[in-house]
Amino acid sequence: MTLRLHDTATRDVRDFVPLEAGKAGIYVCGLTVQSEPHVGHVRSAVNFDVLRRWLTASGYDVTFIRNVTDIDDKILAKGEAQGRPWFEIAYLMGRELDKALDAINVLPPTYEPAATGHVPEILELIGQLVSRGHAYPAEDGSGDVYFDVRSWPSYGELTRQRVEDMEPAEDADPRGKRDPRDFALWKGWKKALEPETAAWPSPYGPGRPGWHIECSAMAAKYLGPAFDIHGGGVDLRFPHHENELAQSRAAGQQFAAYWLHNAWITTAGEKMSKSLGNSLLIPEVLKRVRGIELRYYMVSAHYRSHVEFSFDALDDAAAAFRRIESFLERSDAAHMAAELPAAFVAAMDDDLGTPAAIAVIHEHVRDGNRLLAAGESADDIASLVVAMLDVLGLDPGDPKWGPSGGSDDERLSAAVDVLVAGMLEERASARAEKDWARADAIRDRIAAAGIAVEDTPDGPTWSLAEGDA
RNA sequence: GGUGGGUUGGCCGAGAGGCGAGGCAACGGACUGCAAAUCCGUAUACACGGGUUCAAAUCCCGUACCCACCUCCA
Repeated sequence: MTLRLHDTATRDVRDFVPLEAGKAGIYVCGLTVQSEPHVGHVRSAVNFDVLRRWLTASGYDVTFIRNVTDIDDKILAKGEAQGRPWFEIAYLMGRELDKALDAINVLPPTYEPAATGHVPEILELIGQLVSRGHAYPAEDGSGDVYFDVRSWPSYGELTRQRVEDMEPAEDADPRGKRDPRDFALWKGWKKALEPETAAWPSPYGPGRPGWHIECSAMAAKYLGPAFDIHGGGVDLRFPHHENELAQSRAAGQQFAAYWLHNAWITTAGEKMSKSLGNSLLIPEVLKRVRGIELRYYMVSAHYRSHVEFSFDALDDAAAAFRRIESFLERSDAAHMAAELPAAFVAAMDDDLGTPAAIAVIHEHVRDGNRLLAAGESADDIASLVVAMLDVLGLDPGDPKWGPSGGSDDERLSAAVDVLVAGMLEERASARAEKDWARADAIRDRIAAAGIAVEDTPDGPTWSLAEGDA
């Protein structure tokens, strides 16, 4: 069986055939670094991280590009409002994003190009479009350059819309456009409103890149005029991806062969982009569950399914993940490169069917627990479980999740271990004397400290209790 | 107005013509001094109305409700 992916352009699931055998080039639209990342922002990153890991696990040599939009109206406005340079905002928010993605084990992209670092490439692409008659400098001398939508007959092909049916944006600035639907490739510097640092010289006067053109230019630079997969959130289908496609094709490039779009995470049916307070910012959510549990929550839904975020559902997901984890703790994964179970491979090959893939993991966990209950070794099954989790970026044994050596966490844990071990010895002697009251009193004291005790054939063990640990 | 998607059990969440994905929660049993963990078992579903079919959660038609996008939101 081969990998099949849902392509927005053809609206069906079809076999993935790479342009070059054994290789896969992916371009994913990253974030505009204008605010702190929340749960919604990182879903896209997790989804495409899973795609990348699966392609890699399937033997592809993957080049994965995720851009950073580090200049736009909002970043400039924020800088203005805070009295700080816009690039300081972009840099700081970029670092916050890196931290958030690292906390949920999203691998760094092969390259992570930023818009401001590619002004020459962008201007070259704009120049091509102008000379081919698909773009024009604004006729009002504003310094803007627009893509001429009417000059490109297949405009709208990605989202199957006809230009005539599109509502002209109410907030669109009509100055100097031939058609209200024409979009900006280059934005002329507004001297009175924008800092000089936000303007680059160009044949059309000083200005800065428009949003859509940066992706076209950077995709071509790092992946070439034709590449395999272009990804992003559903909201980007139009206008962003439609515009990218039009620009790149109008410039004579083949562009992406497959278009993948992930669905939203919403709360109370609303998009998260609105101001919903801070509770959904990644650092806040990570006070409630661990990064690996948040990742499990995201991976347990299919990437094209809309997810209604709730803390209850998040807690459930965390509980489900702990079941897998506790099985692994009670067995010994050999950590050899075990061959993945066929059902897992089939699930992943079917348009990244992570829910079915996770069901396969749970079935293995149950089988493994059954063996353990019968006093047999479940190590082989544990190895398979680890191998499957690893593909999803969910291996608890991955050093990336663990506390770094010599950290406070580790020392604290060692200290607690000494104290709890002493108490458990006392309890053991109480139990030996069948003094249940004293035994339970000791266990209650330990529990009151937020520590759960579990009796096993090899003696009692302790771990931090769920919830308020 | 145009385009795309959705409605599955107490909850989350798969599936896409015939065997109840999986998890969380619940209940019963095993194990345990009692628990916890684990195992075994149980119940509760496919928005509504028609139609096609031997057979529909799945296909078709209609209805209701919900969501997204329509020019700088993942």
